[in-house]
Amino acid sequence: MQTVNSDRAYDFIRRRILDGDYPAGTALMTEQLSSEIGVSRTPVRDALRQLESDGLVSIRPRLGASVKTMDLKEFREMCELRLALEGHAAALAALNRNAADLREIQFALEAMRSLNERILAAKQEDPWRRDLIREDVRFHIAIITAAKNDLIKSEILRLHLINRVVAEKIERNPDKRRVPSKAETDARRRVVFASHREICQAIAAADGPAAKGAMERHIQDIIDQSLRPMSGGQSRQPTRELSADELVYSA
Amino acid sequence: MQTVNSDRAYDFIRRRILDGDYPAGTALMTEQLSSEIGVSRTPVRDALRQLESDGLVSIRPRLGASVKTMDLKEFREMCELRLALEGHAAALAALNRNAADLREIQFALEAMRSLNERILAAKQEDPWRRDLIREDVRFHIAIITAAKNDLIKSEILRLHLINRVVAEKIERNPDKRRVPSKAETDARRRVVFASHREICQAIAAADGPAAKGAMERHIQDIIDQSLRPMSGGQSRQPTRELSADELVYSA
DNA sequence: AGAAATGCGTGTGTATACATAATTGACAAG
DNA sequence: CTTGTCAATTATGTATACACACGCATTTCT
Repeated sequence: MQTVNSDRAYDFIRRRILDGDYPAGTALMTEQLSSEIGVSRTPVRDALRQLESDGLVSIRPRLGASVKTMDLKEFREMCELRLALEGHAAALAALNRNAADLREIQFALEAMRSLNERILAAKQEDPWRRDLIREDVRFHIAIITAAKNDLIKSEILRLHLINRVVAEKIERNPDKRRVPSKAETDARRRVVFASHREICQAIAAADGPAAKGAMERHIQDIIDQSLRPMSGGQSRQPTRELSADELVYSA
Repeated sequence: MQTVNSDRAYDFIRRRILDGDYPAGTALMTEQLSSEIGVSRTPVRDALRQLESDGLVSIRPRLGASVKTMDLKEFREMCELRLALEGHAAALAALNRNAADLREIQFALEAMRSLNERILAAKQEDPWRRDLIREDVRFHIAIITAAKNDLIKSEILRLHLINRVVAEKIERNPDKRRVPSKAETDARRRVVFASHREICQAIAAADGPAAKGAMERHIQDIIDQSLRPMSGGQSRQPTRELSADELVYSA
């Protein structure tokens, strides 16, 4: 980000992407954007390159920029990376947290619990979805903040944003996801909350390995959930040894 | 990277940085670079932004670009990140490796062993330093390749490059590092090799946790070594709880 | 004489004009 | 009806010109 104009362009496009106004795959043309934002193409180009390094945009030479999309392989790899980072962050949080950090984590946990009860009493989950996501994010942010490593924190947040943009539109089979029933979402939230509580307790006990293990299971669970409706549903399938014949195709 | 001109600028500057021609902190002025490379300022700017996202260059608005430098805090955080990533990569390698991957890893280990013996017989380590680094890198690359996750692989390689550029010039106290004796470097290489062998064995046994643990200890050891001559030598000191008074300063 | 203010030079940020590569459409041939 | 080629359009990449901010040195005022 440079002076005010590159910033304006960057903020504008980024906001549009994160708000879903530009869904994954949308072509981002510099001319159109520059006239829409009210600056010239140069700062727009700068902004797009910045967004590319954020992982939200992909730029191919002579083909222009577009909102990032991923195939299943890329998505899995990103999830795996997130698993590694958040797991490690949880371990660090258990070691490096101070009292204030712990309070913040416990507060986020409690907020989720009470929200959970309110949703249980409601007829459907959907109206609360936004709050649910916000509280979940709050919990995760509290932990990676307690880890006291700004670099890891920013990397994780970056992955979260990419995930948010890209997750909707992973190349999937004949889109056969169905809307889950209230009972299913209730059960799902219970599982998530139990994971959060387990993580929180491990961090409170300053037990690094336990925190890491709990967080890794939690993230893996999230990954499984978001990958289930897609092609090749099962994840984390231990890759078996490739035979010589199969190796031919692996080039 | 865009078409040929941005590429030319990117490759040129990147090479100069990695070769040490532009040490950490060097100011990178667009005009000078553009005339030197033979393109205009625009692709140079693009290249610099790309390098910034690689973490090799930092750009401050109106102040221009310079080769990335780090203070001790930033460096520690990067090392911690590398620890998390390489540890996880080792675990993945233990699970996902195929026979060819394992051969490559064992080959790299063997190459290091024989190189080690040659150096033991030599009078000083220094002439072999470049080979030593190359073999070490080969070993690490073999592992992160076997992990079968291109995203994690590229992240780790990125960190390695940043480390290479930045490590020379971390803000250190009255530069009191001394040249280690031959006996010391011999002992050091023995330790490194033992770590590598342990990692290799764990991966051969398809033991993920063992591979991760061994790799984490190995990286931690490397970090300790590179941080020892610097200010606040000890790393990984479990942060104790901050008192209320101390918290005032933590803002 | 010391400190503050001001003018100048350098370099970045921005806009725009030009060249070139890619896409789209039509048209012709099989 | 399909396919392949060609041209026109469109958007990108690059170069360059202009404007402004920052640093520095000289000047000026107290």
